[in-house]
Amino acid sequence: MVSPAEDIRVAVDLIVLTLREDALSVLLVQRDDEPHRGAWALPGGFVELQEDLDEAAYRVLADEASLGSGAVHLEQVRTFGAPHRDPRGRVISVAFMALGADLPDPRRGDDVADARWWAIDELAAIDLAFDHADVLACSIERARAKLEYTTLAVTFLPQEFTISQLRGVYESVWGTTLDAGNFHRKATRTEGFLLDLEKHAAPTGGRPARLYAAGPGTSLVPPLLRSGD
Amino acid sequence: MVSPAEDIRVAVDLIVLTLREDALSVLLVQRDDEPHRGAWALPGGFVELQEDLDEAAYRVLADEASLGSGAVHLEQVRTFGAPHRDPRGRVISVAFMALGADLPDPRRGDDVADARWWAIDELAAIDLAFDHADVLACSIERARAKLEYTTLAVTFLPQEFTISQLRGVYESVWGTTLDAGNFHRKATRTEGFLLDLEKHAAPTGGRPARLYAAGPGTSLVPPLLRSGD
DNA sequence: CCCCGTTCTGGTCACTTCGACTGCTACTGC
DNA sequence: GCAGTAGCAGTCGAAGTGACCAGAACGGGG
Repeated sequence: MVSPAEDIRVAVDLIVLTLREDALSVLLVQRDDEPHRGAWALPGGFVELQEDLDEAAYRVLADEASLGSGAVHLEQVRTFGAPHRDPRGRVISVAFMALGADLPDPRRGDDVADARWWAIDELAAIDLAFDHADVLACSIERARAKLEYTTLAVTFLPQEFTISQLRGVYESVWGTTLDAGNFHRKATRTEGFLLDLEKHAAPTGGRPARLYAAGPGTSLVPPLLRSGD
Repeated sequence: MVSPAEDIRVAVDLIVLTLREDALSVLLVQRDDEPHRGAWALPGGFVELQEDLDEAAYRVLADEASLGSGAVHLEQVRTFGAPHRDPRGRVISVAFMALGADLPDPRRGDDVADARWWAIDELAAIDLAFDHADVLACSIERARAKLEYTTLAVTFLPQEFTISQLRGVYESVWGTTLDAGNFHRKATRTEGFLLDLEKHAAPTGGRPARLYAAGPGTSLVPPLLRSGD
């Protein structure tokens, strides 16, 4: 038995999401210590005394995923604090979602046996450590919902992208297919969503697609609802 | 100078919202201790070691607002953890929003000089303690946004209510006016929003309004956007 | 070089929803 | 009985959406 700590400790857990071969994927680390040794878990770490929550999240992102702050969109999701969620003692964890485009394969960190990307669909088969399955589910639902009424989808793409790629983000994250023409109309006619770069991508077997960058807007009104487009 | 605590402490802060005479109002307590002695603040308290975050919020709600858990809708908003937000040391605070109908005047708690309801509009004039102005603004924006795409508005009303009362919730929280006929159409035709009780309220100088209860649905699709109805 | 498959882009059409507005209904008070 | 008020139903044009179609602009194979 591990004796419980005397005080509450505060941690951040990171849900790093990216698209890998059109599959929504999350970065997991394999634990090298008890508890849950060998199990896969979300990268995380304790908050230091003079550090803001966001800073702690960026630090963990750099330590365990070798990702700089420029590449990702970071956003607080929720705080999880059930008394026995961590058998070592009382740990309250602030979950942060990090979204990025083409994130690299992780370098192996210190306290972890392994680290790699998992497609969301693969995770039904495995048990995550602690309450991380709940944390992950909560974050994915948040990401899916925010695609509806914000321009968050562009954070999954490089600076220059085509409308097909943008549609691909929606299709991959939502697990649906969307009508190309209707999506094109919606994306181009929504003010502030896209910035026309007035050039074209290299053709990929069809008519070359126009290139866009993320526009200044952050909200989509009216929203782009999941129940069909 | 207060010497900083050695560890991070975790608190919950409550944003208790209700409608009082058609004005969105928040419960504030006047601090009786340093720091910020005499300033108005959100009710809050430290999380105990064997207590879930929700439980801590309900406990504070009972202690500082004499409100039982049945009367309110409780929901986590965000966690605030800037290093120097509390001059006593490192305090990370999980903000909870509590919404209820016709909440009673607060009984005076232990550590507070006074406690009372403030209409949101009155607060421009006063300075809240700590970062509570930010916390409050964040919560109010959350509440306003959630009225758009959820059935949250009914939590501001008693079990039986009329459509006019429901419209009043939207108007008070958003600070707008809505067309009565269009709102009626939207509310009655949105599946799961309302449950027709097939009786009528006592007339108030006009045709008696039909009474409704909250329906089983929680989400409003399509949403009821603030930019007019 | 021409046809074909592919992708991008723009368009049509029916349907739904929404805002503005009108009018009827059912009550109170004078 | 009549004005006033509030609830409720309906109409009409504007806007947005889903389903579908057609042309534009490419690569590749015969």
